[in-house]
Amino acid sequence: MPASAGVRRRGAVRSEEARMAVLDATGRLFATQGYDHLTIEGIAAQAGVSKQTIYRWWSSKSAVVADALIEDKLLPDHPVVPDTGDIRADLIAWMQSLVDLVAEPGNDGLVRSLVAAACESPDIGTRLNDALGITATVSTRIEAAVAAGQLPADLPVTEFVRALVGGFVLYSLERTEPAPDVAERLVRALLH
Amino acid sequence: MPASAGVRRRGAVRSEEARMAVLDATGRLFATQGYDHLTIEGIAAQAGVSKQTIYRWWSSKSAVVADALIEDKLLPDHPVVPDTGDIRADLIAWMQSLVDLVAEPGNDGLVRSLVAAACESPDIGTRLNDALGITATVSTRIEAAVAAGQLPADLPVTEFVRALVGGFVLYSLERTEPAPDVAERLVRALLH
Amino acid sequence: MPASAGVRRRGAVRSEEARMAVLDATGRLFATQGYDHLTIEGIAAQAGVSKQTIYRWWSSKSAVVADALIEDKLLPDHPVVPDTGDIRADLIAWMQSLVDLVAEPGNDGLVRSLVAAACESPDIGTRLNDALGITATVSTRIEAAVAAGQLPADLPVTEFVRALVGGFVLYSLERTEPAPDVAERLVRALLH
Amino acid sequence: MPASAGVRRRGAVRSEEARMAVLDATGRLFATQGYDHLTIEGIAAQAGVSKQTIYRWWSSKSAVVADALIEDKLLPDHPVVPDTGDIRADLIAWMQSLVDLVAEPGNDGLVRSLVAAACESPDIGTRLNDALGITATVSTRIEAAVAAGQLPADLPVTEFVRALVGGFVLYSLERTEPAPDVAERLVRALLH
DNA sequence: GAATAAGCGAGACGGTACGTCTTGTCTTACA
DNA sequence: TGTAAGACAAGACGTACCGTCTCGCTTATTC
Repeated sequence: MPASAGVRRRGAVRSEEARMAVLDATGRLFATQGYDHLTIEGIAAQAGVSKQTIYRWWSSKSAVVADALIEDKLLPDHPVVPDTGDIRADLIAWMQSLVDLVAEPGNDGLVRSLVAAACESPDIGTRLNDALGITATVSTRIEAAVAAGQLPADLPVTEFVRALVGGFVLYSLERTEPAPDVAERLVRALLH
Repeated sequence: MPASAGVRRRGAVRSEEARMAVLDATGRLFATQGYDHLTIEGIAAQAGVSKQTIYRWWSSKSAVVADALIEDKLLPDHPVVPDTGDIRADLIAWMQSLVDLVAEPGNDGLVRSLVAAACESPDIGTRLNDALGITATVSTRIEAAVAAGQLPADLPVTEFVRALVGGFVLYSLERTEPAPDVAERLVRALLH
Repeated sequence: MPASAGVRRRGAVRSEEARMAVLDATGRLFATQGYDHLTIEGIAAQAGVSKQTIYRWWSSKSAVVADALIEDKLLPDHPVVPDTGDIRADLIAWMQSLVDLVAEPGNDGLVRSLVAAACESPDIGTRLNDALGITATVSTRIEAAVAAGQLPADLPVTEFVRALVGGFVLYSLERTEPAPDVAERLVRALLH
Repeated sequence: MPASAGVRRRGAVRSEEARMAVLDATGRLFATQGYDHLTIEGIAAQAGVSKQTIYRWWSSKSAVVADALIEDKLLPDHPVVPDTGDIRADLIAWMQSLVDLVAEPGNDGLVRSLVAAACESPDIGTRLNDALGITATVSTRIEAAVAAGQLPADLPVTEFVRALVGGFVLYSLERTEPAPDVAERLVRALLH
């Protein structure tokens, strides 16, 4: 009975169950196969959902992935920037945890897949930022450091974060053997 | 007598003509359609070559692209870092020309495609660096600046370059409206 | 309520239109190109149907041909055995019309193609018999002759028909210049 | 020294070794894979011969097969028609040995393959007759029976043999379970 | 002996078709 | 109206052979 609030159009309503099944399946397949071996058919099968249901609600593979990202289905718990007052130490710690994250066996290719997804859709890029808490968390921490006089007042924060994250991304794409001090060096490249 | 070293095995020899036709076609299609709409069949047709000839010599789409990259078929003439003695001005000028490059109508999506390709194959990532002359040219310029005392002696050059280029890459992936001073801001984020 | 027996599973139903288009196209191409130059891709193109639709319903080229045979798409109207009471005259007349049939310009190679198809698939052989009405029509006529005392009571009818048709098949495969009295001679070889 | 007969042109001479290797390989592959899975490349590889050598001397797969047939590479020792004076018994014995031949495990599909080959090339049909000794042996035996008054004087021998062999061929194509008395019945269908 | 012609192995080449996979749209039956 | 099931046209995948062609070597004949 559509008793309350407004007109509630006729017919069945979107199945939340189906929606979650799709996003869960996407997360599972993304982790095991990577972005480019992900297929709509595969997601539908894995989710026990019809393809049409996916196409009805999402416009493309990348849209599904973007949604899965928002709902935190794609990433393990992501690191947050600590705040000890020492901006350099904090950034190094954070960067180190990122480096450790992708160094874990299962997470190999995770960044690569996320970047590949971001290449396909600007939306994913944006949401990736949000999901990683980069814009929110990191920027905030940087701005605090600026306010504390640890960094110059006219530092272009957006670009600073981009350089930091971009450096990490390029490092990930290279798939070299993990350098032990890469986190420290990367931060030092920006804070010299 | 086969001129130089070695026995020059029997049988017809690889057709340089076919090889170049493939790489040229790859360059042409990459520019117009981007990496992910590139197909082996399309390349073969465009090159007037049989699919088998491609599969005989390359193992995958990304291998073809990597080769095309080496042979300079994918990129328009890429900017070099000027050397006026002023490292900050030089980097800004170089970064600005990169920004201008991707701002041109035809080059929309070029970086996106290259990054997508790099996500698929570590080889492409490596060769991308080489092709862009990044490692060579930029690093050299940075090292000169370090030697000249304009930059700290212990600057981690590799990471510095990665941050610079990574920042540019992330900017490109965001497809925001081109900010006029993004080049200057990005360099300033690193040189403050 | 699904009218008759059983549950009529969910999902779209097989397109009769596509099915007929495939069989029609098969008939057309079989006539013009013969069995061995027949290709699944050719059929699909000619029928305006995707290859997958063919592979969904038929397991091989010969399966399609067998089906086309049942649906009478491969053969022009085939002769029937007359019944004048004179078994010898009737068989000669029938055999003569078979000989005339393959002597027509367009039908050159028709028998060859059918036999080639039968070599590939036992199914086609069986259905070929059915389609030609050989088992049905000829056997019936022979049995009538046996009943009328024109042929011995213990005549092995199946083998008699096989010998008759087999003789015709071998004659067709030889592609010699058409002998004018071959029909009469063949029947006389069996009824002496 | 090209002493005798004519001008013996310059250059190397055809390698008998290669020729035999090809025909042997053809026989081996024909037996294991059947006519339609036989490939020129397969023969070349199996024979340790280059494709060009095959194409230099034979015009097609069927030409190779026809040659192999002549050189007795395709068939095991084939039965001959006995001559006991009783034409009916002799034909039954011969037909029975044919039936037994194709009933052997390895020879399954042998007739099918030969017939398929004959469909492709009239040449093969002719040579098949020769190789089987059908025209020679069987016809001779039939003619002897005619001369002995066991068969009518005006019997069309060619057609009689065709009917006999054709009946056997159709029986083989049907791949039914082997009927024990099929040889006897087939002969009886012709000699009633 | 050279020079000249084949023959031969190896194998690259432009093609055609194979049978499979996925895309995005559609139809059907049920809820 | 939403949904699972699933058929459909389209088209790329990577493989297998086709028949032709170049190679570098060997073998035989002729000058």
